[in-house]
Amino acid sequence: MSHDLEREALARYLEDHHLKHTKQREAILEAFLETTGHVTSEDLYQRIRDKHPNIGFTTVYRTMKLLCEAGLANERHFDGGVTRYEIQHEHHDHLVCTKCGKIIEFECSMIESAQDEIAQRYGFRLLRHRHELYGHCPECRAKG
Amino acid sequence: MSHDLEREALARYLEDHHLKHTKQREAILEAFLETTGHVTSEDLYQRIRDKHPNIGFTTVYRTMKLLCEAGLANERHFDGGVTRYEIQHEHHDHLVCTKCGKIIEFECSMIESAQDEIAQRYGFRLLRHRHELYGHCPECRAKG
DNA sequence: ATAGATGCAAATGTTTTGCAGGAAA
DNA sequence: TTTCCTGCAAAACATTTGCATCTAT
Repeated sequence: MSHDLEREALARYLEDHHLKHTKQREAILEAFLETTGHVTSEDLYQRIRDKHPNIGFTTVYRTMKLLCEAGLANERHFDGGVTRYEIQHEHHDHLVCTKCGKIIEFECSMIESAQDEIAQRYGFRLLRHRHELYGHCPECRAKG
Repeated sequence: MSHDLEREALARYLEDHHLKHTKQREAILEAFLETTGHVTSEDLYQRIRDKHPNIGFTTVYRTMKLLCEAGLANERHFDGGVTRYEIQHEHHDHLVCTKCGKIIEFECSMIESAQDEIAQRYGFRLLRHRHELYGHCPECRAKG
């Protein structure tokens, strides 16, 4: 329960854009906020299905896009061709274990400033970036 | 013509792995080496189609994977859900214009060492990474 | 002779779209 | 009472697979 801030943010976004506040959107936001890490739309659809068997996967896909636009979620595309969503929080990048799939978030201001420097060197206006490190986590290394 | 080194590398790879040296593989390698930048399998298939109308797209897909394994090509997944291939050369990352699609390659040893440091901090053995900067290139900025 | 490659068609998996009916403003 | 949303089914899209046939070894 609670998540009042996020519900308000959604309500505000919907109102500002003359969109409608529906039970489905509310339920999907609620389910999404209960996740941790990086869920796929399919994951989320399965979870929602229990409480709300009549919400279709199309609505989940559409709503996740909406939550991104509203600034509540972030879309991520790691290796594997599936879109994943995470709850929006401060900027960070990812370290992904290619054996067990574990995802660790990190941030590094030195890399950030190096990126700005590179963009400037080529005259680009930097909008966003994607920085993912792939390897084996300590646990998987231990197992051989 | 020429590309003798690459043709030899392919021949060596095929022999070492008890695979067969076919006209199709030769033709696809040739067409691929004539590209610059970052081609999709579909692009390549269209190009090949002119000279060799009977090579199927399945073979192009399969052969590009083979060329990657042989170390002649590199697979890249930028935004947009399409796999692209580039001729393998020294390590680098990419700066992508989200307006015109232009792709610029860059390298930065400072970022590389920062990545190693981060992997070490989390006990990861780093295998590879993906680092892409998205923004607007000078030309597109000028156009408004 | 035989292991491997090809090309077509069909299957796959994820995401999007068309549309008729339904709910919020 | 109009505009927007939903859910289903079907389409789209890039890629992969099954399989009968063909080809390099």
